Amino acid sequence: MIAGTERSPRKPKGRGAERREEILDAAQRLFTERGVMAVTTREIAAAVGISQPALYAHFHSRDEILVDLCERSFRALAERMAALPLGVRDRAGFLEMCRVYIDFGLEQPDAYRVAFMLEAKASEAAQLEARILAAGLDTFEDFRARLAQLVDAGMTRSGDARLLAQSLWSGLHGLVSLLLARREFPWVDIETLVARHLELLADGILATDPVTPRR
Amino acid sequence: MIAGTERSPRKPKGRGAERREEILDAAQRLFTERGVMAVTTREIAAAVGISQPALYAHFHSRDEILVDLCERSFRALAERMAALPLGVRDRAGFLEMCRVYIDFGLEQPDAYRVAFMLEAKASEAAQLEARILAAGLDTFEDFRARLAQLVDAGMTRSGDARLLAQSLWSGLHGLVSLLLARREFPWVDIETLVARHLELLADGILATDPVTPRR
DNA sequence: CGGCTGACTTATCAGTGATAAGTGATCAGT
DNA sequence: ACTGATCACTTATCACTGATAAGTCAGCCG
Repeated sequence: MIAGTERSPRKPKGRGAERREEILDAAQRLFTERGVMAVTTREIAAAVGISQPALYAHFHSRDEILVDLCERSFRALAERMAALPLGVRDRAGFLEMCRVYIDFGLEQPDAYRVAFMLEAKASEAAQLEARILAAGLDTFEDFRARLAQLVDAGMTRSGDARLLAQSLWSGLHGLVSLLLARREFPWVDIETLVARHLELLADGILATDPVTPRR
Repeated sequence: MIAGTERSPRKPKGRGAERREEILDAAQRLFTERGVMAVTTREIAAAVGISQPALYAHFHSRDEILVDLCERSFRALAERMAALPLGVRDRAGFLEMCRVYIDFGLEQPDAYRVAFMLEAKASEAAQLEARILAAGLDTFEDFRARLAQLVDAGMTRSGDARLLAQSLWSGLHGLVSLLLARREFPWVDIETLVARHLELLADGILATDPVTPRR
């Protein structure tokens, strides 16, 4: 498979930390194409143009690549959330925040799967899982803070922003993860389902709010 | 089940189809103890007391064991649902149905994980995934039928039972799967979270219903 | 008896994630 | 300019995985 003749023209594409990013890019692309479980370290290495053991100079294990991608995904979601205006305290703002979450999951299914639907393999899972948890906590905190604004504005049925955030997160995650995991399920029109689901969550979380009437 | 009680020092513990059930039992127990991904076919075989290749006389692949367990899990959930009274058309009945789902997931996390959070490995995934889908469809249909009763009684905000069922299922699955996948997350008190989440879903799905006032 | 069947065995496969040991380019220090 | 250390990389190899092939042996039927 290896043509020895073209050994020399190998050009050091990325040195040091750049190579790490290269590997992560290739891994994410392969995971997207063929599924997280189906991609081997040899394939990832080949995609980058290096040998398989070379991966272990940059990552301690295959799972660590996954965890890094997980953190990446959470960061991407957090950035999308951060792009939202902060002070919105009406139903429309609530729906928009939810929509960002759902869209992120549906548009980047592989990233979402890696972030939320990853099963730790074993062994040193403790340490890696802790990193996943920490990454998720940051994103969740942003989420909670935004809900707290609605709570402070007296717009919610419950006064516990943490409780509300966890419940809402569950509601959003449920839809995204089911849509991703059971793509072949006879779903109703997805746009309709998403819209109605968000209305459901809004109805369940927000108090009746004549200021922002439902259309 | 009707296992040959003759425990001769040698092999014939279970004959024919009984051996298949034995394998499934052992697999489920091991998956529970150490996680689905961490258990090997050799361990399963050892737990049953046969050699590893002997498994392949009963199952075409390791994944097929998983799919069988998946169908089993769906059947267990369906049985729990079937144990509920059929004609209930109030908020309490709605909550009870949801509670059955949540309790099933939390009490049998391994079964739930196998049923809903399984990632197909590759290759002939198509055929196996189809079986998973079919098993899930049956259970979903029961779910939908019960919601349809509430729709017929005019108790719901939307008239589309299928849409409501998919949305509600998402809401329930989201909570269960997150609780299972992120056990170390700083959840609020779980009983409180579950109770409030169900109220949220009820508020979002059921129309205001003076007959069954919220406490 | 002799042959058949089927659940089982041992032996073995290719492929996996991971480790060990060695190669060669780069570069600071003398 | 010569070191010698460092670093990213290589090849060779590990233990182990899921899966297959071929042979073994009990029990049954003619």
